[in-house]
Amino acid sequence: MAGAAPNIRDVAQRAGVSTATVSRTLAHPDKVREDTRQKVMEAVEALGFVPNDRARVLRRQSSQTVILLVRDISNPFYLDVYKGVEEAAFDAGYKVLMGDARDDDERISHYIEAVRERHADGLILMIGRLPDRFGEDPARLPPIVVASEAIRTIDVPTVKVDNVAAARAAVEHLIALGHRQICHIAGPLDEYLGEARLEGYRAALAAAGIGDDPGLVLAGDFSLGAGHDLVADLIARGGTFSAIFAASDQMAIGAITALRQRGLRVPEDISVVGFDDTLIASMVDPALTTIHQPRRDIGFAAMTMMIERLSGVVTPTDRVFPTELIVRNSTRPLGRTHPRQERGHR
Amino acid sequence: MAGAAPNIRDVAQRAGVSTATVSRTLAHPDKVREDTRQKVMEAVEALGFVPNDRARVLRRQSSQTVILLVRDISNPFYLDVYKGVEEAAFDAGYKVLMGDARDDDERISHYIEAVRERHADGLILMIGRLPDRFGEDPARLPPIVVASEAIRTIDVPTVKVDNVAAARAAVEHLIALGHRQICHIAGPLDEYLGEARLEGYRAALAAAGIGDDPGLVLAGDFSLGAGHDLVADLIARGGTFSAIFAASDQMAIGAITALRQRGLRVPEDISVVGFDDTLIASMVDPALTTIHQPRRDIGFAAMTMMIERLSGVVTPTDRVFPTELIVRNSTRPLGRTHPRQERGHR
DNA sequence: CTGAAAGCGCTAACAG
DNA sequence: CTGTTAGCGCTTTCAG
Repeated sequence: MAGAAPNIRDVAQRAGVSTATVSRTLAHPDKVREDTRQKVMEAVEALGFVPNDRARVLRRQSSQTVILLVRDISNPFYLDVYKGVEEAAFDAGYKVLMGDARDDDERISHYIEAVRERHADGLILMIGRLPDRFGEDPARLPPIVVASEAIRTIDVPTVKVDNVAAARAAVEHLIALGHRQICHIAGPLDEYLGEARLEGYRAALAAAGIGDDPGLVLAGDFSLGAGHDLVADLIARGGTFSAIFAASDQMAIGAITALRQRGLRVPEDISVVGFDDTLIASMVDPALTTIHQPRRDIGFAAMTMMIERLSGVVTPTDRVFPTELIVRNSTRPLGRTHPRQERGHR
Repeated sequence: MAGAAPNIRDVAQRAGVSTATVSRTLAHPDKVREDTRQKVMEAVEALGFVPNDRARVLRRQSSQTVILLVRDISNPFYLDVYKGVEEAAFDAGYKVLMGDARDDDERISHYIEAVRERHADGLILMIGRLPDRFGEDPARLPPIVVASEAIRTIDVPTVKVDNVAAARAAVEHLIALGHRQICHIAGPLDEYLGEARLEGYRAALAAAGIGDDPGLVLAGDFSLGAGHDLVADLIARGGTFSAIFAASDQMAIGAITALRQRGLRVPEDISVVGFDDTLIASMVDPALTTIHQPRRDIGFAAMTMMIERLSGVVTPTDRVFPTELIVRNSTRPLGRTHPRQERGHR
């Protein structure tokens, strides 16, 4: 069993130099003479020295770490955003930790507290609201950037897409196919994201002169289970519709499962449009018509903004990314039962 | 704009006590007189003091944090294990961070290094191998516990299920239904998990006197995409089989998608068995026959072992949890096309 | 019950 | 190019 872990003093002693020189050798190798560096590196090697990050972080007053707090870690959408965040972080020597909010105030508070306690330098939020007490005193909030969502109670830099326009494009696609009874599986309606996509849905209906049927708007939480349960309920209640626009691919896929379980075929009986264009959208059968969001770019931009914010030299400004309607096989003209040619599978 | 964050000295000054008393008040409120506590809490409140965790961690030589490193964060299996880990951690005042290995040596090394640098106190691994260089000198590894998997190159406490027996039970179920041409979508065959389940598959075939066809064993990585692509390939190559045993639910679901895209129905044409019994298994259509693993218990046990290991008083010993075959609607007697009564949906 | 004082291990001026 | 030195902010003996 080896003894206690060696510290920088042990290395300095063994190499016959000062601790400052050891520190310098490790952090700025070009600032020490070649033979000194060699002596130090030998001692480091021999002792198996690993610098203690705890001490470094305390001294530097920065952990070079950012927490990415997502709404629901089981939604693959966030994983792709995470990759973009990580990429930007790596380029700048930052680390990224991911947290799962699970739509739970306690968990959200926990992560905010962690940053206030300097566990990390900043927080990238992918959630739609903050526990009330954090709205009170903005000065007590740590550095925050919001990605993909928007939080109305605080004023922080945000990167997202034009959700209203995107939702509208999705519903216009269905209308162009002849659908008029269109169900919307929405996000939480007291949050920006749910509201914006609902607004786009309504705008498309209104422009086509279709009166909107409140019974066809169902609020979910973007999860697979919500999509499934809401549609199962709607069918049980006897709701009639020929198409569904879901505010996430996950809900769209859950909806398709529920439809199948009731003997309804997609797209022959019901057309379905999702949102996000996650990888799974092109892998399910039928491949999902959906709205593409540049997930990686959103993550990259959010982390870049965070770094700007932390460096203090720049006040980042909001960014809006474009979206694109991707038509695959889950939508079909009303009443038509012959398939279009397949495309879009991986 | 508030000034710099207040530290414990500011609080002490304002409350008219020493920093030791402030520290005590926050950590052991019962060890200070009532009125002193009140004065201190007032100052804390007024200043908005948040103790700096960086300093605390350095002083205590423990961050009360553990990293859970998983094979692939997009597999929901790990999320449920994570919940168990988190539960045990919370009870003991620990924090949990999740890392994604993505089957990449560099990423794995990165997380091991993070722990060696004392970013966290220990590492719970849910991966099947370590980069070679870590096998060399076990003394240089941080405290490790392995969950659900097993790593042959290092000797560390492990919690898992009897994978051989579980896989055997799955395949015996298919054999009992009359299937004899059974494809196995395995895990990586140079790792314990892939190997153990393959062994169970072979044992079941051998016991039934079925010669095994190497062309029907396909090695994947437990992911949705692997299940899809391997089965698509197999069909393209003209492989014949009436059933599939996949080493994960994700691969089973990917396989079902591939089958459907080629016009094959599940379970009418092909029976499919998964492994894990993740939530999605009961939500897909058809609901998946699969092996249930007590995911939460595995996570809870792994974290409990880690805490024992870190406390130093106990050397934890390996644990093995039981599994259970859950029969749902994705398997059917060979040649039969009428459905059994549905069950197992959420 | 409370205060003084000694660090945890490292980095970054500042001198030399 | 290298060493000396002064902390980062907190916790915890040890006295009182």
